[in-house]
Amino acid sequence: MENLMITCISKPPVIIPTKHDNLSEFSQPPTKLSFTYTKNTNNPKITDNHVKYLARSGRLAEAVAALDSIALSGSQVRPNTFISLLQACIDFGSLDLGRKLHARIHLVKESDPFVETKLVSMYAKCGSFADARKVFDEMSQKNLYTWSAMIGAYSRLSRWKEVVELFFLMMEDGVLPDEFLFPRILQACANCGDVRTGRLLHSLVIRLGMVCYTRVSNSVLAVYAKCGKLRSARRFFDYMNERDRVTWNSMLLAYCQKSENDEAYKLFNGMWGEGIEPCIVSWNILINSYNQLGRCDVALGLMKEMESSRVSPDVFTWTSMISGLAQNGRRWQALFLFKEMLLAGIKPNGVTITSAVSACASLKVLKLGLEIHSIALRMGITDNVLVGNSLIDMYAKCGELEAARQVFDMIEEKDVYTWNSMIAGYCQAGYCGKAYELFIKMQESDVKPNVITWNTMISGYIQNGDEDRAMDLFQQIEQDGKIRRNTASWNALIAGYVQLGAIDKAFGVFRQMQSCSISPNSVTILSILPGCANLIATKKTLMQSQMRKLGLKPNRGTFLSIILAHSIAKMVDEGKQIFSSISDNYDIIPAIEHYSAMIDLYGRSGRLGEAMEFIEDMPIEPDSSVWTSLLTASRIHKDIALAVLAGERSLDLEPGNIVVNQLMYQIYSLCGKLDDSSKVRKLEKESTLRRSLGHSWIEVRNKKLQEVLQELGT
DNA sequence: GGAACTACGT
Repeated sequence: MENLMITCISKPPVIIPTKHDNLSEFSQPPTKLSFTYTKNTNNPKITDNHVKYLARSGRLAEAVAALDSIALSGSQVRPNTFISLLQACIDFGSLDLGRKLHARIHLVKESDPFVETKLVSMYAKCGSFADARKVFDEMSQKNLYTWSAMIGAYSRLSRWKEVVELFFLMMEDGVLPDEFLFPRILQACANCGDVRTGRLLHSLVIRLGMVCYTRVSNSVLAVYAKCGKLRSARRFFDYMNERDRVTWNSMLLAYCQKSENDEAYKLFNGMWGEGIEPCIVSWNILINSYNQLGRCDVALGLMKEMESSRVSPDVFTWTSMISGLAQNGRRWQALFLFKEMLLAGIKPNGVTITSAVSACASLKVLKLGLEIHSIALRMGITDNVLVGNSLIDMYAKCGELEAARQVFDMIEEKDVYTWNSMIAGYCQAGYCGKAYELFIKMQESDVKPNVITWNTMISGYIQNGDEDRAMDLFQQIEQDGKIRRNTASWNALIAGYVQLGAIDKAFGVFRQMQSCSISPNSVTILSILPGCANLIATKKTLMQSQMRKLGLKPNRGTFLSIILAHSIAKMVDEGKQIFSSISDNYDIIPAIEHYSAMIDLYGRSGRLGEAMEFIEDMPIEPDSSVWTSLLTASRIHKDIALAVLAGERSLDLEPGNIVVNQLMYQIYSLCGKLDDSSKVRKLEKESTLRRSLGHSWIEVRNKKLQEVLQELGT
């Protein structure tokens, strides 16, 4: 028996990029306004106008000083002056001076609702939301503008539910929205899926005669469109007597939301006839919709078509395409597109970075992940929690828990994703204790665990062999009545037991679940399938009868699981048959995962020759998962393993991929090729240490990128 | 006013 001891490469800890890396290559950050205080002795008579002049010029400190001398001279400061000063604080983003002004406004006996409203805006726009709310709550008299300022602040933070709540409070207060506030509230309804309030607003809009404002009508339409109320949307669309391109775009979205792409496309083509030319947003809605249906090639075609009609793809187009490809298993293509986007001179934003980083996370390519992190920092895309969350996930999935933790600690306003990503990271690495520690901390924080947090902990414990704790948590979920177990909670237990080889227990949970009248979903079936690998007949019955009964359509994941089940059962020929039936019968194009599962299938049965032939015939470029499967299978066949490694493709493919590197290292060590194994080790070290763009993965392939990045960075 | 998005389970 061969000694298959797993040897890990000892590598230096990853140092995550910082904002200050390579800063000298770029232009300096914008200089902060410097406040110089000069006593104005020459002009003892300072007027309100003088204060306003100073405020408009950004000389805020001087303006406040001037204000004080007016007060000292015994004159009244006009409310307008305060308003101008507060506006200046907003324009120059100076919270400090805003606070100083607040203190002075307090001294004035009669409060002025206009000044107080401006104060609310100032705090909200300068980033002190708590103060804004405090001033707002303490105001005795609120007018439409006050409510608008507060609602505006909540919408900027995407706190839609609170916007809706404020709307109801406002109505109680006897204030009605105007044509500017209606769209904001309607937008909030659309974004939190509150159709009920949407309909209420709809009737209010009609009663108040606001339908004549296209802006307002468009927002009503958008509520129906976004919430998937196609019929209501169409009815309202037909009722509107003035339609602009925003109207048409919302209608386009309404169809796309219900996956009625053909209808959407018809509408799109019909726009010209109505004298409306589709704009970039129209294309983006369509492109995104095809991406969400997994028809990325149609989306790519539309993007080409767009370019040939002299409309340049914008950041939305690129982002939609990148995330579409990534979510449909074409992650490398997504990353190449990300590079192309940079080369096209389009600056990514937080959403783009999030999508790209998450593709790196799934591929476990630390090197690229680091690089994109560094690009984001250079471009100043750091304020987005989403970016941070995806980075935590990426570092954790690449096994760099320390780096993940560093990002975690740096995020000031952690949301539920932040906590869940870090907890999942610890769980997946087997550090359930650390995960539990965070789980407790999270309960003490402002962000409370949700059902996903609980599910993560449950699957963490059970996957690491601690059935009892997993069960305890499973029982505890519904204890305080706030969180309900969902199908995934049951799936976590089932998948865990299957992985522990406790098939009976898995089936026990499966049956218990049904007796609690929880319907299994495709993931449930998917999780239980590998457990049935040795009982292929059972598996088939399960798959066919259960899925049909539940009205579930087999998808990519189902087939992946079936192939893997055959692989475990070493049923190569039947697995081959199933693989070729995927595209014939179900209109599903096999993704890279299916190909690597096939390699697994051949590999486990020792049919490595066929595996290699299969790779040769692949219509898509094999990626690290394919090589990993092949290398894993060939560890017991030294000669084949070495042959694979000698092939130029595998070595050069993804220099940053840890899994491939570790396997290479293992194989070389096992074969006694110590020179080669140390070479791999050295490469790995270098790849983690080199993270400046000068040696980057992207850059090596295109020198031009450096220049583009410089332009975008400024 | 209209468009892109991260965490559990494969």
